[in-house]
Amino acid sequence: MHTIGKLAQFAEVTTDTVRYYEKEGLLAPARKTDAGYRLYDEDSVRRLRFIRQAQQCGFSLTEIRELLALKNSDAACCSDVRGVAVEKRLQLEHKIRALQLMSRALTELVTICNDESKPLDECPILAALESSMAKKMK
Amino acid sequence: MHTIGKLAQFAEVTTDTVRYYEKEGLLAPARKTDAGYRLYDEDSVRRLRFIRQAQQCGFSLTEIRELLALKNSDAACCSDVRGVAVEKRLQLEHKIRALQLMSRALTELVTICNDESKPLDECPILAALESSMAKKMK
DNA sequence: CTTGACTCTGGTCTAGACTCTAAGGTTTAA
DNA sequence: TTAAACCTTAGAGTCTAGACCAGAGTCAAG
Repeated sequence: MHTIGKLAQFAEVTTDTVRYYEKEGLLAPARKTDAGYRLYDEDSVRRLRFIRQAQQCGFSLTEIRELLALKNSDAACCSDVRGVAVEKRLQLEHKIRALQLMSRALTELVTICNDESKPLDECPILAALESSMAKKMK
Repeated sequence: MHTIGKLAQFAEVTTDTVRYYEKEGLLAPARKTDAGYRLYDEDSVRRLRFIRQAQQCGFSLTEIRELLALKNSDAACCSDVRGVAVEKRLQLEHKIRALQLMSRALTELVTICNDESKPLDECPILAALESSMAKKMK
């Protein structure tokens, strides 16, 4: 059994974060000592690892709570989980495309700037950001 | 000279947004009427357009404030602006790669799940999220 | 002169994921 | 025994980029 500090250290989070997850209904201690100290078992460790890794995969805490609920439900089956993953992947792809558009807009701005230490009133980047050019890039 | 409503309409933002930008030190009205109404000139219009388009390029309002400061500084030159743009592009590319890793992790998870309506205790996605596998994908 | 559209200030509220503070109780090692 | 290091709770604060609201003042049209 681990105290909250040990658990937090394992998972490289703060104790505040662990308590926050508990408040959010994501992670409960296995039990408490008489003094009220939280004690966690290996299941808790796995669960916390699950939460962090799902976050790494782009899931919000709300979505993770849903995944965890799915996990505990008898009715749900593997393909339900698969559906959630597929949906999340679509969202990620969408976001990636948006960021790529931004990045390309910046590339274009940087390209038209020929870096000759011009004074700022001739800076083509600032000019482009002021004109309606960026609208086209959307 | 335009009232705040006209300016907001031009830029397709709300008047609240314009006042918010003012509070944040990004956009001040050219002057005010005796009644305290904000009046904006063409410079304001350009500046607001600048702000919105920089946002489209992924700059935060804080970064935009810095860009605007650069713009008003005598010492800065065009290549300074270029540097900021290049830096921002790097950040965007970094974020894109992170999201792509997440997306690929999910793809992999979905692929190993063969969708045969297995019970959840055999779901490979949940298993993978619990193990340290996702760490490798980072 | 009134009605409706507009604007003002100052304030609160939102989401998401923490982060910190205060004031105290517990455990452990020297 | 005492000091450090840990833990507890409850609650407030942080950040971003605004949205929304109330109550009051202003302006233009009819």
